[in-house]
Amino acid sequence: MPDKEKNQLAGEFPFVPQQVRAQQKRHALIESGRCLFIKNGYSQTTAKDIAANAGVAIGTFYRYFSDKRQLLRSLFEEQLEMLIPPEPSWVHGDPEILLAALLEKHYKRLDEIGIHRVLPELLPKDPELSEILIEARRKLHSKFLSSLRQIEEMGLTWKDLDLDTVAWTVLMIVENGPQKTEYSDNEINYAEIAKVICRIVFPPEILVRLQNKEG
Amino acid sequence: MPDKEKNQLAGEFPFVPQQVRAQQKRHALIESGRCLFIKNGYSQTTAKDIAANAGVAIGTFYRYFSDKRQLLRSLFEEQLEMLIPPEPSWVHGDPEILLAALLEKHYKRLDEIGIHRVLPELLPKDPELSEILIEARRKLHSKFLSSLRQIEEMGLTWKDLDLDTVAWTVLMIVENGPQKTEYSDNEINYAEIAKVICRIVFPPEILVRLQNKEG
Amino acid sequence: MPDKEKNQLAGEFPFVPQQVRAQQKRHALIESGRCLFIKNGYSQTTAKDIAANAGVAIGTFYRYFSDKRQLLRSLFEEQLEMLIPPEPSWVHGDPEILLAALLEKHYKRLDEIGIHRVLPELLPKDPELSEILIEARRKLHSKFLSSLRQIEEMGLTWKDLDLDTVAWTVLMIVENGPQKTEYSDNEINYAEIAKVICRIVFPPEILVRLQNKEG
Amino acid sequence: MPDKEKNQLAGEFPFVPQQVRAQQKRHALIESGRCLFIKNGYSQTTAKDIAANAGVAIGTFYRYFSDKRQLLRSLFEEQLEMLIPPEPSWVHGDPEILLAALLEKHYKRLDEIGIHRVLPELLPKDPELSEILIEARRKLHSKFLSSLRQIEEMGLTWKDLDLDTVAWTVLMIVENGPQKTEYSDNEINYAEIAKVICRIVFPPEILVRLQNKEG
DNA sequence: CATGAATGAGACTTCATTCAT
DNA sequence: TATGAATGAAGTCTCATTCAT
Repeated sequence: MPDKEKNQLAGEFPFVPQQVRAQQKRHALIESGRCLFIKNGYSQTTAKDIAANAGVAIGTFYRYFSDKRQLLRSLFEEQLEMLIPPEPSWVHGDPEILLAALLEKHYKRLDEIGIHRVLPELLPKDPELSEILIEARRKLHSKFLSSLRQIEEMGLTWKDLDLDTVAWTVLMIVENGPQKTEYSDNEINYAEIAKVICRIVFPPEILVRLQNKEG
Repeated sequence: MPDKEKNQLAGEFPFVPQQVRAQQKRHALIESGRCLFIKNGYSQTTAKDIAANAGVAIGTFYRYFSDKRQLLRSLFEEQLEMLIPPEPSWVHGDPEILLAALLEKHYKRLDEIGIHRVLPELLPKDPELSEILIEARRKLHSKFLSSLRQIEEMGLTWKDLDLDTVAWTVLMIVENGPQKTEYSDNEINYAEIAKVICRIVFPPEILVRLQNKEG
Repeated sequence: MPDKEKNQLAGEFPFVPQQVRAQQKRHALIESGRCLFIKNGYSQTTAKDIAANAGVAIGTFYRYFSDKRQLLRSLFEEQLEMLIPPEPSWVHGDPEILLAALLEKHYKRLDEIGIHRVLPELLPKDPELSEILIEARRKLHSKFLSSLRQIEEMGLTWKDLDLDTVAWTVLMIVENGPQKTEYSDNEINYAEIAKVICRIVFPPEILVRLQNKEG
Repeated sequence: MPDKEKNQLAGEFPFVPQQVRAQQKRHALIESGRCLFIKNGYSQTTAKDIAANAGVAIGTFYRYFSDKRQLLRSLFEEQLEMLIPPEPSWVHGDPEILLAALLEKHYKRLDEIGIHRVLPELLPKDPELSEILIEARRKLHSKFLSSLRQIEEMGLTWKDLDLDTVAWTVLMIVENGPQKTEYSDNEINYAEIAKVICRIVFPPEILVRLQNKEG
């Protein structure tokens, strides 16, 4: 079941150090776990499944991970930053266009990775994970908020909206978008969502100005 | 464990019908399930836990439900409509105030019931349940959309936003609000959220007009 | 669920004494047990099934029988003699015809009653029952043997066969016949079996004599 | 619990292949099942019993068998042919002696194996098994019948008996013998049974001829 | 007496984890 | 180091039996 590499060139030295192999195996396991968690859910997936799917024996699984949960944590650590929506730069181009592009990229990436789908199942089971996630969210919110504050100081935002709430709303949209596209029969339209977000952030006349400046 | 009723009318006939007791027990089980699902997650909760928590034997659980999943379904059927956000009436009062009140009521109710928290865990496991939920969401989206179309015809909405997307955005906010309050250290502020929603729906001058008309 | 009798003539006195009713219920239960045991096997049949099939509540079952096994014993006690093959009278008519008639009657009766089919399942579980059965068989064997001895003294049997073994063989045929008819595609033929039995018991010339005497 | 082999050849390589051990454990389970089924009956025996009796944990049982029934099937597949009575060769020696020897060997083997005792309990529960058995019986009957037909053509059988019924009768005796020895207090006497069978098959004068020819 | 809800022991089965090879 | 057989705790579910109504 092992032995799939090391036959690429003739005469090869024992050039692939064991740590690399080990890392590869570890990775194969994580990847296998990711697929199965997404496909069948976390608790529906057994350690044996993960090992089999990675092409190793169950014993090997336990050599690399203390248990299923730890594999999951590793999965997260590896990919957490992929989950984090990028912070938009509001003033270096047409915000609507920038946002639409960012949204599309982010949603697509989330869908590729897919782990966000198992999160809800896990939070009650794993307070530590939960902690990590909440922390990540809090940071994200701070970053959003401070970037909004910057453009507020430039007088670009609505005067009558609470920026904290604006940041929260935008995050809500950005985070939950891809899971909740079954509402309408229409395809999700990134440009339209971008418009809505811009409306929450900028008064229309400001937006026009920004669009003209850079367009 | 038994003995909780039989004090309804004077005379004390042997009249407490069996069905009443049975229904009460069934209810105790559902309630017990609800609590434990919310507290520990669905797959973390065993049938035995639910029975014990309801103060009955495991056999009793299986008298009323074929299994854990069926209990969950019953729970849903009983409370699905409680989960559905109410449809706001946009033009019979200050929309911001109306919305804030609705939001507060809805969020509080969701938090009391709490099942929405297990939903994401369940959807991959129970396609039937998933179906029900998606359907409910679709209907809700339609209702929102058509109510927005009405006020659009009255010329009250932004001309440049796609109403379908607006409806989607509002639902996103309304549905996910209570779960995601860990972002900021501030308390969730219904009035501010209401303002943001109103901004997405109404141009400011329209909103002012609506507020003055009824205020 | 009860109340099915006592409406036969007008003005009727409370004339059906309880014991009769009780006996009827008891009987209904035994009968119900018999059917279900035969259809589904003993251990496949639950006390609840038996009660339901008899149209009474499970509590009633336990009023009449201490448990399933006791019901079975009662069933046996009631019907044991029906299971016992009749002892043929060898010399009062054509033995082949007499035997064929007896066999047919016996096999048919066994099939109607049907309990012989659950016996094998029960013997390991219920040594007491087992005891009863072995005893019944032993008696039957004795009866057969002594009846064979009588005709032996009249010089009607083979001289070179051990009568004990002859009796054993005949019982083997008589007892197992109806269960083992799947061997051949042909219908079971009582007359032919009777002939075989007669061949074991009587030398042909004796048989002819007996047939002529009475025919 | 482990350690029972590894002494086959000198040198003691780490050469006992896992499959051998596994097969041994599988066998231990089957054997354990056989004993318990015979002693306590099929439905009285639990998977746990079987595992414990084989000296392994319950999980090990389920590694080798999907459930109790499957173990039983394996047991059958392994030993079905042992259950099948051998076909006698009627004319190559004194039939009585040959038969007595065959009967003794067959009965003893049946008693050693013992599974025939659980058969009757199983047939109603397991139609598939039932099918296998009926088929085996039908084949056996055919074989018997055709061997009888052969000696019939040689003029060695009774003219007035139906060979189909003769075959059926012989099988009845051969199959049920060992279970039903409780009839009489005497030991079962193979020679006497053989005599009875011969009487059903051969007219006495033919038998004498056969005995003299080869004796 | 009849009822059937309630009980809980115990059977069945899965799976995370260990450990000898 | 890799393997996978073995383990047994823990969950699911059934059913004989009791007992309040």
